[in-house]
Amino acid sequence: MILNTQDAPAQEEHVQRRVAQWTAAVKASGVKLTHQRLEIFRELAANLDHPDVETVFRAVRVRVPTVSLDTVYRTLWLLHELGLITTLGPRRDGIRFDVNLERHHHFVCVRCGKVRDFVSEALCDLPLPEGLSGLGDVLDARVEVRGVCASCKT
Amino acid sequence: MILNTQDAPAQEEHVQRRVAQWTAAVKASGVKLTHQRLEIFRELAANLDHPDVETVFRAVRVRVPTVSLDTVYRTLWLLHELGLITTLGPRRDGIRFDVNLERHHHFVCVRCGKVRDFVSEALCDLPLPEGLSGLGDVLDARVEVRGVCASCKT
DNA sequence: ATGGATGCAAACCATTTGCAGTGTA
DNA sequence: TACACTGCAAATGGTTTGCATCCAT
Repeated sequence: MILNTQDAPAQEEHVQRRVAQWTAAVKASGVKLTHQRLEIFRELAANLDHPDVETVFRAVRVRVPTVSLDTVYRTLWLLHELGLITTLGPRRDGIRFDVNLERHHHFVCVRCGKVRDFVSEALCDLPLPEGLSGLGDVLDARVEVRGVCASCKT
Repeated sequence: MILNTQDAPAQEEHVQRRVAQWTAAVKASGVKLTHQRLEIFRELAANLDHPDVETVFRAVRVRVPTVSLDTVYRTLWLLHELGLITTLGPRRDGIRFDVNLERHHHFVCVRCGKVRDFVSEALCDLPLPEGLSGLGDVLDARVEVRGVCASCKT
């Protein structure tokens, strides 16, 4: 198992590459590349965590004190629309509960947010890597399949 | 692969069992069993989807017109605290973005909500069941390991 | 020059909380 | 009867939007 803790030079290279990729994609899609956006890209690319908007905002504000929270929101959703970043979990509209405590998995529709359960022999006992216990005590593991559901395809 | 579409009698039995289990657990933990709670239990147990609070609220209100939204919230969190239901995805405080588009997996701390990435040879190519394509077009699959992270253990 | 992007403030919406009245144990 | 629970309404906090101004192209 490999965690996302790489050495500094490799990190820096990754950051450069991501920023370059995003910059190119933004230009290609015909939207403007403002210096606020560039700074947000830099901050995001360097962040291997899974930051929320507030976190990115605070970090960017250090170098661009006038940046506003809504610009950060708009920029992140822009990258998301271009397929350059994803969000964690199903679409955020409200908290969703799961009544089923048995081992099962989820098919999440990235368009409408619906979640369907499925179970599978093959996925019953996932081979979790050894090193995982270094991160903490494992309670449970599920597969999250992301895709477009049948009714959204039409 | 088996979906959660069972025949009606089996369903009804499941619902009964869940309500009975929750009722017992609630009594055992010393909290009161009000008729609002009981109706919410019934509604939830019958719902194999992954309802949000509003959905449960609207359904319960048909039979208990005076029920309030915050009671539904409080009841669902009660069940959650007792470990009888779970929530989807990481804790919902804000939207979280994921910059890494390569195939990777998540360790989610159920206590603090932090998410760490990990990759694994063994989990690289998950054996997704055939029947899954019936649910929709699969884009991507990740393992979501839930647990308590190292710093929350202390 | 011009249309998209920004920043501000206000709107919005899901969720939580304080409190007085109510019902369970 | 006592104390937890409910319902109401108000507060909260994250997210979005309208609009005048600004800036990348």
